[in-house]
Amino acid sequence: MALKQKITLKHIAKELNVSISTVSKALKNSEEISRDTKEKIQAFARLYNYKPNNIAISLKNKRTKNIGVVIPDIVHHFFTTVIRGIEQYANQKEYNVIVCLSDESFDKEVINMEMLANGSIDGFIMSLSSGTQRKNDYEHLQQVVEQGIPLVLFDRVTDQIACDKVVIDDQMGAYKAVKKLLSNGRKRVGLITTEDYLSVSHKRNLGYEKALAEFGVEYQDELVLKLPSMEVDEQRIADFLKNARPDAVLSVNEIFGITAMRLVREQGQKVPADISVIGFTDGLLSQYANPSLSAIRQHGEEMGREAAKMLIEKVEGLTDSESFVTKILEPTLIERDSTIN
Amino acid sequence: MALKQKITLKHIAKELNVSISTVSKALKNSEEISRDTKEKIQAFARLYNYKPNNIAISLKNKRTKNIGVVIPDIVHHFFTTVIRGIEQYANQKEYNVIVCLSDESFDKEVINMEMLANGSIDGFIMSLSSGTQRKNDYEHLQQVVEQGIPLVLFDRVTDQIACDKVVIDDQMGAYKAVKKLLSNGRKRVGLITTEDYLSVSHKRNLGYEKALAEFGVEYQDELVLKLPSMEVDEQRIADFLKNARPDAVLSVNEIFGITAMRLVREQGQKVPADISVIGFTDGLLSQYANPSLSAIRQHGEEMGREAAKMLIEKVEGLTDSESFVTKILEPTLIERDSTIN
DNA sequence: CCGTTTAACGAAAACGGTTTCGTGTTAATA
DNA sequence: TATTAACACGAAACCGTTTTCGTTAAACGG
Repeated sequence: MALKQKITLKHIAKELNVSISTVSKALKNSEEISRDTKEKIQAFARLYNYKPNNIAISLKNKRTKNIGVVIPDIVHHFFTTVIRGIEQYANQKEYNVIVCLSDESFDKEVINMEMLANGSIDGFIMSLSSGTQRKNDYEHLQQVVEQGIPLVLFDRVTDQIACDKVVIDDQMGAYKAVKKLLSNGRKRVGLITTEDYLSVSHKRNLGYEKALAEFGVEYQDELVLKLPSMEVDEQRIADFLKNARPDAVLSVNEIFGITAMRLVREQGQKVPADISVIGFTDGLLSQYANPSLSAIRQHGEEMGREAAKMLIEKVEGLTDSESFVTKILEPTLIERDSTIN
Repeated sequence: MALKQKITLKHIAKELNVSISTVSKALKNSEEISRDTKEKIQAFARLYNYKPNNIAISLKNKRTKNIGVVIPDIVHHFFTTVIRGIEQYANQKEYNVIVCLSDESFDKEVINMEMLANGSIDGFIMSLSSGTQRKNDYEHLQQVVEQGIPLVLFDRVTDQIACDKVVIDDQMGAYKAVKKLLSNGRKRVGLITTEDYLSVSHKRNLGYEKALAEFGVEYQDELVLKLPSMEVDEQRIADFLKNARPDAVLSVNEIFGITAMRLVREQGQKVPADISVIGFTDGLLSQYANPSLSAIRQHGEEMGREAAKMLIEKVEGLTDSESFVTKILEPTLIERDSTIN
């Protein structure tokens, strides 16, 4: 099979007996070059399907038109919707998206960022791994920022780094959910969450407390289950339901919520009659569960688009590189069967 | 804030009064350079945290250590597991993954590939968009292959292009499922699928027919619902269930299966008592559905790892660039509540 | 003491573009 | 007719590496 070698400016120049500079200019329609020459060169280039080499352009211009996205996991509906949002905006601005997975590990996050930071990308969009949040070490982010590489954090952020951020108001999300449950007449609203080192969990826990306070309901330790990680621990959830006897549950993610619904049934109770459930995230599971799960929608796609927009504006210098904003998206409560009274 | 400019060979050379070549060699521990000089240069480089510029290396070496992944959609459990598999293998081989979404559109697929093919990547891993399969036009793939860029197709493939491929045995998957249903004593096994232009649907339909034939059951048109796309058309599924009266259903994807289960219940019947259901893909939905959905597992991660392995071996010239293999993974039937007799 | 080897390093080309700054030719101007 | 401006193009630097091929000076052998 004959390989069609990619054609370069040099080839065109030699073939048409002009200089490389002339070819380059002609293909950019420069005024410097005569009509005749331009037409000749452009025709030739079209014929041989000339396309400039991205790498060469990147090296010269010191910009790659790539953006690096570092996320903890990709098999997670929320993150994939964010990626889709990023892709949408980036694509339309002719940027490519390099996705790296930290796998919730601090070390992998660091390695990935270092690889990408050496010229491969123009900027980062990322969400912190739980390992990083637990370790509370943001040196690698600081380094990137100091090198002048734009960085946008989303969802799992830290205020130890000065950069653009986009998050949903997690506290408000939890607040809305719990308020709803209490308004529906529920008395013992439980919370299934993770320990506070995850920034989002912490804020959601606060929202839970705030709603309780507002309704004059006392905070009870036994009604709050803090799991050590995102792993589903069925036993602990089952015990929690049995011992705390909540009549409503807010779960910090979809899977905890779905699992709780199933365990409730297995314990002989009904959702929503005996126990209402609301879950964070609103992915496919909530939508297709039976009964369908009311959820706090996090607007992942919008978050992704917004992050990409902020990043690209910084990259292209359209926005002051010294001032940072945090965009806060408002979560939406989607009511489904699990909270119908 | 003082920007820590990235340091280059040139900087080091000037600072230490040696030539750029010497620095380059010293950092690679070349025998050509004296112990003293090497130590001095290496120490300096370490001190200033020198990291070579990826772009420059790419230009020089004509390899980017990037692989391009083009898939129809990312908010789809199967594809995300494949990406994870690709990432796993690629990462360990120090490759980065550039993800592009074709959004099931032929045009976007072409544009994305053209962008990446101009030097940004060393090879492609992709799954065809439905638009492409419908149009049956693979010129863009052919071009890539002719340029000598390695290509690995997975899941949605075509035999019009000579390249490495990795798929599951879709026909066998459907066959296994239907055989299971028939063995369980089901008499009227229905099939909810899409039209044949999708390569995988076509093969699954064949497996369905094969199992029927083997059990001496006559193929009945009314028991097969072919939807025009992956869109969930509740009305048509409901009508199908009502009119065809199947006592078992195989669905070509998870969502169709989950939806069917719900509609069955809404029509006053029970799963699995009245109707058994098996769905392709085995994502979160199958696992967490109620009742849980028996499923044909497609081993996405393994598929991704395998694809990445094949690609990287081609890229690195470890494998003959003229001969291609198609790796066929065997699907697994996961039995859950929806088929318990 | 002279020719040759060897060690240690530098110059320069190359990768594929962009861009600045000439320069030679022609045509318009004084 | 001499001067100059406009036009059309080319040479060369540059982006940051890698790598080949000198080159120099010291060490060596005879």
